[in-house]
Amino acid sequence: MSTTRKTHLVHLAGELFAEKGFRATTVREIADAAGILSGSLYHHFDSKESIGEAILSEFLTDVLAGYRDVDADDPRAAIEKVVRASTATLGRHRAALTMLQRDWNYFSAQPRFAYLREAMHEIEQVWITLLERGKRDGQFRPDLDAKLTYRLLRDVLWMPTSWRQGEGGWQPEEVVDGFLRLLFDGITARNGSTTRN
Amino acid sequence: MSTTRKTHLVHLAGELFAEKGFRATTVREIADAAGILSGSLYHHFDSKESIGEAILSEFLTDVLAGYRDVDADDPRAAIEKVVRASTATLGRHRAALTMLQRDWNYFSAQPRFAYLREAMHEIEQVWITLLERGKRDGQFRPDLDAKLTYRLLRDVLWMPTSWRQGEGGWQPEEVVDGFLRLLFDGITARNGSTTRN
DNA sequence: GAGCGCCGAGCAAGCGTTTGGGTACCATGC
DNA sequence: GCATGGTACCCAAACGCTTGCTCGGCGCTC
Repeated sequence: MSTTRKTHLVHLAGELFAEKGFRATTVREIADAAGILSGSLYHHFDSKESIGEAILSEFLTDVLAGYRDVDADDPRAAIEKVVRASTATLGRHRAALTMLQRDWNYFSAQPRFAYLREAMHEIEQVWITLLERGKRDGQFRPDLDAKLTYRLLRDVLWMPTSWRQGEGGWQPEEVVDGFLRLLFDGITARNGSTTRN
Repeated sequence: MSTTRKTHLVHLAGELFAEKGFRATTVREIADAAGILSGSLYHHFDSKESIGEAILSEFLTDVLAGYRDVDADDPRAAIEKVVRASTATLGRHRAALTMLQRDWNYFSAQPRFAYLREAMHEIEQVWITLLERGKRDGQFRPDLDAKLTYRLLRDVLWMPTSWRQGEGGWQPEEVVDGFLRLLFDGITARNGSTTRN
């Protein structure tokens, strides 16, 4: 393990957060996973929240970085790319996802995590811009409520990450494919061939 | 107030559960909302969990009752009906929804809430049956993964309920309509008119 | 000997819950 | 009219436990 001890501890804590959420996980459980006593954690972190912050901030910068190099000129391709980039990113950040879902109220209420709200807003803007542009280009239905659609999409997109790994035996790619087909074409059968590809 | 005091307390607790989740809500907060001391709650309930159980069981019987009178012969109409029935039901059970989302691990781990797993499984069967039948009838795409689709749909369907009321200024009907359009037709624009209706 | 990593023990606060008692109300029987 | 008992509801205080966190000290390595 070439990484520093602190990084390792964050990783261990992340696995617990990913399954139980932030608040539901105790510092003693984290310490147990590391094979040390709970008090010894405070040699590395000044609080439990800093562990959470380390996980959340890394996730946010990562997902925003993945958004930066999408080609906004083709909204449909961009959406697909963003979706696929997201799932790839989200797989590496299951802890952050679970925390944002289960403990959002807890974090967003604290001034310390103000950057959290800002980053989430930035993410929302990327999606809405793409959806709106797709509407203008005629690629997407003109009556689409961009913000509403984003909220629905985001939550679906994030949801499978929180499903226990291997629960349904789905690979991440299967979920993305199923999701994208649902997103672009719905569940209704086409009267000829499929629209996609 | 014709209803009994106990019912009123469950309702008050439910409002707190709907916003903070079950575990994150303390019995003292519930008591404060009722204007009494925390210990006085135990004159009506033998534990905090029985309050949660009262909310959850009522929800489950309610949603399952809404499923019973759908016409399974027309899967597409049935799905739409189930979706609309769900949103109507879910609006009246925001507390149960939040609890199932945020505290599912907590409840499902306890043998006391075994009926919870069973009821959820029953709900899943209704959906899967409809989706599979729609596939056979040619109404839905034949390559649809019924179980995966159900999981995605359920989570989307439940999600808006947990959005703080009036957050985006959406009425429940707007959310359902947006959801149904997304579900049947996707976001892609049709080359003629819309498929729906 | 300096610094990193951890132990051992404990603290204050918060949690769900228990206990014993008190108050108001209402019906009953004399 | 008035004591009697029962019921519904709540208070005040505490209990045992868990929580996040503190702090002095010990061992190890470079």
